[in-house]
Amino acid sequence: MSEASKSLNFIEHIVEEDLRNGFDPEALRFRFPPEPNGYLHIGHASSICLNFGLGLRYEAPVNLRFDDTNPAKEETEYVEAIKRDVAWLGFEWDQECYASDYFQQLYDWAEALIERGLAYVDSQTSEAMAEQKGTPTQAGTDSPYRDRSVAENLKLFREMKEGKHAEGSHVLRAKIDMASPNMLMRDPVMYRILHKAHHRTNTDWCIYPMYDWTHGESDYIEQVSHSLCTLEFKPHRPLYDWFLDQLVSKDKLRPKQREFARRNISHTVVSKRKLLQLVEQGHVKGWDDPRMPTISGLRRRGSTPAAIRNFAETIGIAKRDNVVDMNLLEFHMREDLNKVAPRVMAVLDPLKVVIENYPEEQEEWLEAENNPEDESAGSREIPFSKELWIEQSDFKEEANRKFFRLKLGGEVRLKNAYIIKAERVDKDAEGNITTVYCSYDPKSKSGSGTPESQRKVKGTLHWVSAKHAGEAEVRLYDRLFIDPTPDQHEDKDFLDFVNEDSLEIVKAYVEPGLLEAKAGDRFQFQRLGYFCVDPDSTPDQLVFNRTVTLRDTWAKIEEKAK
RNA sequence: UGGCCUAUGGUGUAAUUGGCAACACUACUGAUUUUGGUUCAGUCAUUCUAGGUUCGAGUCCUAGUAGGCCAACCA
Repeated sequence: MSEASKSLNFIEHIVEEDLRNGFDPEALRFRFPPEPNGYLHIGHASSICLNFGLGLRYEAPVNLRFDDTNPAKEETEYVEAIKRDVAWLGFEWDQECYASDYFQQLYDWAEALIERGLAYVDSQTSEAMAEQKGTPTQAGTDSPYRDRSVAENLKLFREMKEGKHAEGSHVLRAKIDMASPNMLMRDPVMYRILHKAHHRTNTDWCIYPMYDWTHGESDYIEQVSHSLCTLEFKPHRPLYDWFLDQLVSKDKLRPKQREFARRNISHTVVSKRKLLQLVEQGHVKGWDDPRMPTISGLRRRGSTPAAIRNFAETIGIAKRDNVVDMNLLEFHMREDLNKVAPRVMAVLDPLKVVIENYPEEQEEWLEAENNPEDESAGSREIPFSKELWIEQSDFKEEANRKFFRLKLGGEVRLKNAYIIKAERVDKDAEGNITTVYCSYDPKSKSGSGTPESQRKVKGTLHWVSAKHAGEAEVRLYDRLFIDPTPDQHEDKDFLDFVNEDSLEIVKAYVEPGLLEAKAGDRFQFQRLGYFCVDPDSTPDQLVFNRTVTLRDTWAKIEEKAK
């Protein structure tokens, strides 16, 4: 396997070391633990690929576990979206788990902690507790309720569970150390009262466990061997371990938490909270808007699962702050699409071409290769006639030698068709060119084998026969933010950097065969980029999303000339 | 005298655990090309700083410097 030559990331090194120290490979188990309070984004893709990648590498099961302990934010819609996205990325989970399935077990363990004097009910306001918590540089002070009797704690906790108390009136806290230098160890809250319906347990519970009290215990229940999370949970690790210390039995596997740096991507944000803002404030049309860095947005945009997996694989996993260049994601989209996307011709910014010496009523069907990267993709036939569309940017009346496209008196090859020469133009009252009149060389037909067809002409243009063209709406997307790190400015809000021109809609002419394309189909519009049929398409209006442009060396040359 | 974490090209990761700083992206050269695409070849580094140990340090030691995280009844 090529796997063998690949270098390991630091998480894999940890697993390898555990194995060397006698850890049973059969006991390896991982999990991906999203909270169903939003859609998965490209940052999550790294975590998904890490965990499921580990599962594949070590032939270990990977659970999909919903961390659903906060009914105020979580919804079934998000659960469904998350499952769809993980499956689309190409991963299979072992068990579908929910932290809410463990509510009873967690409750029983909580009572046991109370009985052992390790947890107590605090009846202060959250403000008072925050006050006593101290600051990172200052120790906290004990709550006046810290030494309640076990009996009283038990009675109150049971009443909380039974719904006899108002939200905010009591919490259950672990009794650890109010003077700990680690703020999280200063008697953290384990349960709060919430009279809210949960997406799965409905109104069965009036108290809900907090993350710290739920996560490690869920790992333990599922016997997850390596619980991987992002770096901001590093200070939680002592608490993760403290809770486990209280209940792990010797004959069972004890999970361990390890942390890696979250991935930041340039020119976007990867935070569910911020993405929610973009959706709610209407900067985009929804979680799956093709401009969103969500998995569903990328899918709708036309990315392939392999592109995202390869991207995650390339950037790897480490522990330092990072901003990955969006270029790299685009590279992987192009790389995969180049192999799989059929080539077609479409004109997005049309200019009429009339071939004067081509017979008025004649039409020909010319053979065109579907994918030069994949011989098995075969070929198709496309219509040619006297009147064609080409791109405005492919014609200039005058230009220097570096301009390989069509100019007056100059020749170009029409892709899969003939060599033409521009003779004269028509202009409107404002001086805009409306039509280019050309002549063609009938012996220069592509693939005909004639000496004329083998002439080297520097430029090759894509085109569409005007008479046969289909019409389509094409949505051209640009980056959502004009700044590489929109959410890393102390003095400005990330919304200040939203690119107001991130969507341009044009009417395009496409080769007729495209009219049969279906939502999700991906193509390369030759010389332009990769495009994907949007689900907004109707039988009489095809809609394409531009996934990513082709690399454009000419655009760079033009840019530099300015 | 709060605690914890991290520093390797413009970007992201490697470096057989002390032995020629490697891979990918970007950018730039050039070749090929019926996509200015693809492909191919090439160019781009005081490993945060200063000392130290060593035949030899990105890696070990000491002291700094810079950045990040932690004071939700969020996860």
